[in-house]
Amino acid sequence: MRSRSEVLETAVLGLLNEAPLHGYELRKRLGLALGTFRALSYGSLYPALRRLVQQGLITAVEGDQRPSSDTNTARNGGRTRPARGTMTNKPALGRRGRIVYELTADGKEHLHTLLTNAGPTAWEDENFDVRFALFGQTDAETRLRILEGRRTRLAEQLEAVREAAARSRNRADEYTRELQRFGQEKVEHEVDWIDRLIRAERGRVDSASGVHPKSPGNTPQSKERG
Amino acid sequence: MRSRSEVLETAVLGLLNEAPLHGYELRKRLGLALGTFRALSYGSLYPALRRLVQQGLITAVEGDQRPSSDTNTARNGGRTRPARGTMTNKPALGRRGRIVYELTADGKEHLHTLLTNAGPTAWEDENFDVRFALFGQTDAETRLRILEGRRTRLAEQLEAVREAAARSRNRADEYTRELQRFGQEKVEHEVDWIDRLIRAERGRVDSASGVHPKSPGNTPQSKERG
DNA sequence: GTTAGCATGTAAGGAGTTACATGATTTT
DNA sequence: AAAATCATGTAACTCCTTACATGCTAAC
Repeated sequence: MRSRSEVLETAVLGLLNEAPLHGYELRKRLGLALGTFRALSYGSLYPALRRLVQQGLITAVEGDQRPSSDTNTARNGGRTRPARGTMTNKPALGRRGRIVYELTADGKEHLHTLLTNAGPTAWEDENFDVRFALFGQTDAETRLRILEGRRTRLAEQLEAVREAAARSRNRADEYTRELQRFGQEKVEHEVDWIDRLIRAERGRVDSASGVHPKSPGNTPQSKERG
Repeated sequence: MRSRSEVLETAVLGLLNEAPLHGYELRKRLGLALGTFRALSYGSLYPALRRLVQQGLITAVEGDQRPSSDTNTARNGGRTRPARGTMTNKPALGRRGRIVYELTADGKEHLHTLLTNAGPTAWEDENFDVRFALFGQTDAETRLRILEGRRTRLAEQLEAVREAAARSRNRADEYTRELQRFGQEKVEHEVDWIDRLIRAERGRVDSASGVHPKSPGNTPQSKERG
């Protein structure tokens, strides 16, 4: 039961914790939030939603409910109302029987345990991006521990790449070496990024700890899960 | 039949074209050559080798043959011979019945068609690294076309990321924006890299075209597949 | 009136991993 | 004698995508 993917689960629960959404919209946001060009396919998303419903972590409600805001608001570039000849005065129900998903109490609790866990699963390659995207819902201590874990992981990778490059220095041709060099650069680039983030988080913690209470309203919204 | 993964197939054929190898060694090189820390599992490699044998692209020969050089040469950090108490005078047959794989004529031909193809499959994310790693066996014209294709692909991705960032600028929180920013940086970084490579290739072509025959021996080994 | 976008889903299959199974050889 | 490394392979399973199936609404 704990073998399930966890990353998709976390992403969905995290997004739904910000606002109830239907599947189609959820998929788009999943793409946007991660800077992923390649969005998740429906063939993955809908079965995942069904599983979450079965686990009692989310509820599925037929569209009448009308989701909090989006999909009808700011989509059509500036125009407030279509106002064309067809009967557009139908209320926001819209299109087809949308199914709006919302977190249950269990779901919120489960999300909280997921977001509080700062173990290897949080900073490995496949998981880190999603966990980072949900830092807004993660408490400051956990954020810092995940960043530090990620930093260590990257340092390990860096050493592995360097060692691999050294081992095959003579054997490898020009292009292979160039590829290794660039691979190394990428890791170094991410290390720099993480270092900046860690410094930023430390500064945040310091100012929140009462030394210089410059911007106290900057701390995350859900320290104890709202 | 053309639905098969192609990337693993290309990588294996490309490595075997440099030297006959057995599976265990092949796997290690696959990792090194790509700067990949995460090596391919045997559960993928051995079935792939079997498929290639069945297709007649490679031959499997029991270890007696003794592979061209490696695995016994430069592995144990400088020591030329073990020279310890156990009977080490056994010939290079070694360990267990290794199976050495070698390209057939068909395999060489097939590899050539794979390496000459400069279409989208060459510059997409999943394939580019392997294709680039085999540039030493690719002719100059194809190299340049692949790099240019990759460049265009990256430009598309860059636009997609920027658009995504713009679309969710207000909606997204601080961390999500930071993630998008870094994602964009990564693509920009790769664009710069590709641009450098393209310039380098162009310079190479120019000097090879007879204007300034500075280093004529620099051109690849297999323009017409040796 | 036809294309594009919204919306939900299923079935089949592809590409890979992990865990298992086996055994020789080398090093400690 | 134990542990690490070499070496090959299979079976089950995971996670994901593609292709299909359906139908409504908005825009051109």
